Amino acid sequence: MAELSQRSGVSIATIKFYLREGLLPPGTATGRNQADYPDEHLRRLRLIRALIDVGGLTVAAAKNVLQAIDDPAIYGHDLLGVAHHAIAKQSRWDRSSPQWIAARREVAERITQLGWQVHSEAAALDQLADAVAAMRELGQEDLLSLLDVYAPAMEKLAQKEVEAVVARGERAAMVEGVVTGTVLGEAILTALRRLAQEHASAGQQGP
Amino acid sequence: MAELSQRSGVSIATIKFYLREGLLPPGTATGRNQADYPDEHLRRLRLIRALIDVGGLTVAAAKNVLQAIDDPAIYGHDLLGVAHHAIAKQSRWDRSSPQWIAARREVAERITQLGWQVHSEAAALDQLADAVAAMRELGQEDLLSLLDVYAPAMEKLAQKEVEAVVARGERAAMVEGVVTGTVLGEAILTALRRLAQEHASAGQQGP
DNA sequence: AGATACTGGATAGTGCTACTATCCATCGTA
DNA sequence: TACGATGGATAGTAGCACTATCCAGTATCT
Repeated sequence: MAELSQRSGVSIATIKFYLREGLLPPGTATGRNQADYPDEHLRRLRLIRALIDVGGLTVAAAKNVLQAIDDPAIYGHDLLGVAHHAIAKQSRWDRSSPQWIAARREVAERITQLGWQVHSEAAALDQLADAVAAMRELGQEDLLSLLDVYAPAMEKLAQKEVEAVVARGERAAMVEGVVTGTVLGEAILTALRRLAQEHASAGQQGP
Repeated sequence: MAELSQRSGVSIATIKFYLREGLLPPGTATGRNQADYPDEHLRRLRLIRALIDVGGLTVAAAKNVLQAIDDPAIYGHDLLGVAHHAIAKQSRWDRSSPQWIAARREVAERITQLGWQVHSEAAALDQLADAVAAMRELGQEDLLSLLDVYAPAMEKLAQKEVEAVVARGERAAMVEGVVTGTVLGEAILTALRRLAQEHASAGQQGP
């Protein structure tokens, strides 16, 4: 365990915590108080840290994602759903308020118009409604016209992502690709967006 | 204050908390223990909730953003920088590790190749390096080729966003546009991405 | 004018999350 | 056989975002 801690940079106490929480499977015991932690554990530990630190997941959310990874019955498309479900943080919007319901209906309609096939109860639809309703409430409706720019861009991008993951062929690699692509990809995308905004803003207004 | 609470759906105790923390300016006192909270306070309160609930900011980060909004010396491009800085959560990467430094150098190079003019110490560059280093460490290097798809998409998108905000003309409206566009726009974008992924995944693998 | 409810401000407490520290009976090694 | 290290259990901590209570001072109803 000391070696695992050394190699991963995660403290022994924290490793014990992850073992307790079920994020990390127990090592193969070689005695009453001795255990081996092969390379797979190091790999898993790094994934945990990436999900939590870079992806911003909570420990509980990370656990859900990891359970989906470990469940051999969950394949490609379903795994994506599980990953999305696991990383969806529930908002505190009053989802019975007329504003929210209107926003929710509107986004469902837009998605249908785009021809996107999504589960009608996808968590992302609710999240989108949250954000749209918030924009409305803040009097920023004009910015919502950007949805027409966002949507096709995301469509193209998602297509490439799915292609890249599916190209891997075998389940284990695909599963990891879905998870890292979803969670870390989000981090990459938002960072790139901010950089692009800075660039665009500099172009508009000078240094 | 009771009325403000009623209209915003935020409890009185929480409003008091925001007043204490300096997120919400004090109302105009009409007596030793009476104060008026005009519509502007309601507006501000809604912005606070949107930043925290939808944008996922911490109270401290929201405070920084609001301070930037209130500072009349901060204009367009600078405001964007402040907003980006305020919403950047610091990661726990060891930024002296060779992997991270390599990733950081690599992303700086890529951005330069794209011709993007960004401040060389932009927080987003570090965040991008975090995510890239994590991808590498997890053996998902092949997914990094998607950067070539992400970057031009974000460039186009950011251009439209900046245009939309600059088109507003007056400072107050631009400032709010920058903040909501940056924070809520991110929420919208990630929700759309997830929906697009689901669609693309369904197309690849059937329902 | 008096009873009652409510106000804004100060202070202290709560629940949750993500660890961190301590204890202890083994166990491997010198 | 001495000794530090190990894995497991239990308890404690720090930070965050509220939440509850207390208080003197209005406002309002009767």
